[in-house]
Amino acid sequence: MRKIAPTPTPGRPRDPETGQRILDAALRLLAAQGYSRMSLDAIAVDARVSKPTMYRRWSSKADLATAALRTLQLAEPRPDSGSTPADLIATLENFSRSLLRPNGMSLIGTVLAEEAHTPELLRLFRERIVTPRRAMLRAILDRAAERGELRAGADLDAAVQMLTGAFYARYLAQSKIEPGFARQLVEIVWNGLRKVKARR
Amino acid sequence: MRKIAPTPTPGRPRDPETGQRILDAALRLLAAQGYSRMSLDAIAVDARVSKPTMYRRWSSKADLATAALRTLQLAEPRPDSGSTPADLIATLENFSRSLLRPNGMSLIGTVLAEEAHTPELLRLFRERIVTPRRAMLRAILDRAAERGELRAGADLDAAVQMLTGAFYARYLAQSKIEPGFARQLVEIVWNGLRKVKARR
DNA sequence: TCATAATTACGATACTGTATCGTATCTATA
DNA sequence: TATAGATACGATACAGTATCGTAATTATGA
Repeated sequence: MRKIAPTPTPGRPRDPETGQRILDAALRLLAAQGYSRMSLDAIAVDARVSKPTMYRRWSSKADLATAALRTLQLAEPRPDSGSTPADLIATLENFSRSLLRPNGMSLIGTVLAEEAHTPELLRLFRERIVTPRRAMLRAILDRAAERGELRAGADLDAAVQMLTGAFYARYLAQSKIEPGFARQLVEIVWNGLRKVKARR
Repeated sequence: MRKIAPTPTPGRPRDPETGQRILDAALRLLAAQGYSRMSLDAIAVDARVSKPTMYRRWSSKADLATAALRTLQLAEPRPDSGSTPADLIATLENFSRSLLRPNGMSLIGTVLAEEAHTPELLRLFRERIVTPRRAMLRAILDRAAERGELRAGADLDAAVQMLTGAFYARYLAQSKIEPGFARQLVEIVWNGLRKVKARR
């Protein structure tokens, strides 16, 4: 039985590697220079393509930037050791490392700065990074709740926001995050959340 | 004794109102558009001056932007009611309000995004806003420690970072901050920090 | 004392050189 | 043949500068 090939489009086919190179370059320069300062000329040079090559795939600068952000993925392990504090600490340490990568924080800065002008950037960053990370931390706390480890009345979402937000606040204060910071955070939050047995 | 006046300079004196109008306009546009997109033409129009007028006072765009940030001041009350949770909540609610002002978060975004290119913006924002706010919250916790309200071993700076950082994380997640958020945060952190009496 | 010269500030306008987005036109490729 | 890819280009924006006429002040000389 003859294999039926898809109907070929006449003309030269697009090179998918070229497209990927452009997206990689765009994401890199978006983080390094911010949206407004990032230029299509610079992306073209970095990806070793011409500008019309990019315009054949994306209709505008904003279109390309949003496509680049769409390639973002939270690729961090999900600890599930049975110990809530240990899982929180491990997850937060992964987060800390990604924030301290070159331009880790400036990507966040640029999506916030562009909220009024190019809102889809912040929307995509939320969808691809912020929401999945919250879900990871929330899952750890939900498991703790199922195990009966948590006292009643605490807002788990507020706890998650504090755990992640503390890194932003620390960076904003000092542009660095010391080792052991995650442990300090979890120590306080865990004390604030867990069901109390008789302490001695 | 005759008062010795400074030697007057011949020529038309500079109008301090003009200078102030320029700084106000610069700060407004910096927050609204970000550093890179903010233009000197737009500031001149907003402040109803000419560009040479601005260049007579500041040598460059970066010079003007840093001068504008230097005018920032944390002008929030410092609660000292004797109740640590109440003081924390009141302080954080002021913080929340300022973050939710138009462009409150985008100013933070732009100083972060510009860290590599115009680092003095982040440095000044830290000096004028971030550090004073941390000090306010830290003072509340230090008073609690003096009153003997805190358990041993908790890192108060980590607690402060969580309390402020949670607002950044919440904004990043949703571009809004609900009423009562501060209360939820303080409930957890206070439980995590305070000396335990017999709970019932 | 008064009028004028000298000086600086200011608005309005124009200019310079550079950067950037998006498009036109050409050659190369499948 | 039709599309991909490259170079060149047009239009516009922008930071910074130059110029002109007028405004506002001090200094100076009659």
